[in-house]
Amino acid sequence: MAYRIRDVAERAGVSKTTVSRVLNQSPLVDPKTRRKVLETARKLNYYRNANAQWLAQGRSGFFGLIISDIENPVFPEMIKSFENAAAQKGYDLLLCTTNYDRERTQVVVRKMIENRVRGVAVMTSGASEAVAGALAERQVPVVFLDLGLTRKYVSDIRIDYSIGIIEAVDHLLELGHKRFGFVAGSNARRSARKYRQAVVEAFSLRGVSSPKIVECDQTFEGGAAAVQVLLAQRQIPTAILCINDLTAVGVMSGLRDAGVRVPEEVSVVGCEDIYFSRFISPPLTSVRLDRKLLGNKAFEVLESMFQSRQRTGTESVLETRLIVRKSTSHCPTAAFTRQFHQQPQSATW
Amino acid sequence: MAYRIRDVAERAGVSKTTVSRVLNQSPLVDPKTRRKVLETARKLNYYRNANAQWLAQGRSGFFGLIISDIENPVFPEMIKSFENAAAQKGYDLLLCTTNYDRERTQVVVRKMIENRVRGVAVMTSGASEAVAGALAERQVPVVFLDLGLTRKYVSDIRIDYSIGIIEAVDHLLELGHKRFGFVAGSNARRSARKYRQAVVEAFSLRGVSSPKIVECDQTFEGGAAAVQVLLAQRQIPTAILCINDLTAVGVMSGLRDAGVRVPEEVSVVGCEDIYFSRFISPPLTSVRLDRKLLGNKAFEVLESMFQSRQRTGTESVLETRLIVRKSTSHCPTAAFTRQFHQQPQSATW
DNA sequence: TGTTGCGATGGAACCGGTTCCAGAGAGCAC
DNA sequence: GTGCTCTCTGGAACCGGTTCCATCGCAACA
Repeated sequence: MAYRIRDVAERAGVSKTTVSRVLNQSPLVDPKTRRKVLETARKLNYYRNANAQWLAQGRSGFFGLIISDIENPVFPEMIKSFENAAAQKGYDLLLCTTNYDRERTQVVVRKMIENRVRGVAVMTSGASEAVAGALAERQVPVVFLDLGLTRKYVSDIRIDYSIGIIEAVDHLLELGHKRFGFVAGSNARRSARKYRQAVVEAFSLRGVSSPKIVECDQTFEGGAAAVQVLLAQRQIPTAILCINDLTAVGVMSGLRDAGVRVPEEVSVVGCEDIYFSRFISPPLTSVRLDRKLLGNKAFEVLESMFQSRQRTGTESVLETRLIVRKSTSHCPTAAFTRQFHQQPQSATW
Repeated sequence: MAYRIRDVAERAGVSKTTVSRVLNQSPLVDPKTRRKVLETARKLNYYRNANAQWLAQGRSGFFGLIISDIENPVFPEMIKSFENAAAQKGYDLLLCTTNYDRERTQVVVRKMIENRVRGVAVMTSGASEAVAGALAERQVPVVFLDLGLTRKYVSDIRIDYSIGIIEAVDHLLELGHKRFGFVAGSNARRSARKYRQAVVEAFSLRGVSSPKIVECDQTFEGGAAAVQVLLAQRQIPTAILCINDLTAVGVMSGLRDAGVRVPEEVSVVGCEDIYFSRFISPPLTSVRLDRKLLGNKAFEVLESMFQSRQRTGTESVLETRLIVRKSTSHCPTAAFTRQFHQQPQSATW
């Protein structure tokens, strides 16, 4: 059997109280006593029982993080920075995934409450207000991504895509592009809707006519399929924005299969800037969402809510920036474009 | 304040004991009583306190998973399948990362013990026997990756690279290749050492002379640098095996920069088959390590150790398979090769 | 009628910590 | 020597569950 705090107390010749104080670094202990206790604990190879500790304290040392799918490459970085931020303050990470399943989401929220976490970051964009309600009702501070709502116990981190997108548009305009395409996500997704809106706004802000929009399911295959629609147009775009990097990679693959070179003939811009984007060929220009910052901020927001008396929620904004790599280049000359446009007739797609 | 089991008991007109029985699905309760209790619990919106439950039970509902770096793309899949396997049995995941830090590893192991986890999967290849000792000593079942050791409380999952590698060698031989390169990892890493050994054995098994081996740090940049060494040789290899996919991508990038086409001039084989490998151009042929299976198996091993009376460790083996994609192709004809070999003089690298 | 067996229930101890509050003892001023 | 303050310590209640064991009511049976 493992040693308990009482065992340490007995062998050190002090009370449980004193041992507890030593372990919690209370200043109310004589240095000599402290040394003795620590030595005894070390000698017995004592490990405290987290469950007992947290039961007594009324809450656990966990901060919860709920994500949808850990295989989505945007999450690992976020998890890492969230965990690091928590660890730095002596807290632990309780990670749960929903796998986009409604029922599983319920289970996971329940788990957070049962574990008496100090706060929860819900970083799936599909999270409903019901989740916010369930947690806030139990007085658990929560922070959401783009929920668009703030109240007691509920904070929100808004992602401002517009900056990065405007940078992207300006970048492409500078390169001389005039005809644009946008491979969008489904309007059913809140974040995809927001992104599309930001794209449209950016173009109108610069007085450029809106890009041709094609919707897709935000996967590699979706991107490859979407680009075929764009290629089938009379005037194909010379620059294509994409809802995310994976889609952009699909778009590039579709272009390659159609014999179109990136970036010589068509420029492609992704979004998210996932880790792999820099390694593909050509390295992808992308609207970067700094997940490291996001994870840090999520934790900070939670902790400050937890500390505050009022527990009032806050809204913060996370900006995006364009990362320029090699998938964007000068708009091809007219002659060059014309030459390409003679081909589609015979192409197999 | 949140309701306690006692509140439910009082309102349902029964004792704490009965409520506890109902919540734990004990058969010793009259169906009528059970209904009543469940209804009361629902009405009060009762959530049980996991810390109290686990304190009383002497252990938590967690299974621990220790990995080195969540940003390494081999881990997410593994985490997912481990978590799913655990969830299916009603257990939770306690995920900790070491970030390759020795000290952090200690902290994380301590955390596992303090949380009274039912078992721990240590899926970093850098894990020492000390870790095994610390956990086994506390009677916590542990499963390692390629530790090469098995004892009470300590199981091992051995990865058999040889099958996949032999398949790769056969595949390349069939394609007519005769000169091979191998971009290896550092011998300081256990898994890299094992992999190299398996490669050498595979070649000798097939009676082919050993590949030219170049060591690297297993990164993209490392792969790109390593391939330059191979290209500087008088006879450059027509097929290159790599310690992992990221390195292989670096190798392909290095080849591309040197004007060498993959797979027309040089074939490249990776290892791991990370998610992104299928999306790059050309899609990577790779020795697949099935992480989904690995995560499942790790959990299974832990659970069966936990159930067994003896707690004896077991050794299991996970096989690898070659996944053929587009980065491997027929060995270029002699003429073709010769032509290429006239160039290096003028190349800038 | 008395005894036995069984299903359902509850009282109370227990899990291993934290923390309130009281108190011992030292040091100091008077 | 007394009284006061201050530092350090410990007893005991408490956190919210689980579980051992006793008990009770009732039916079956001798």
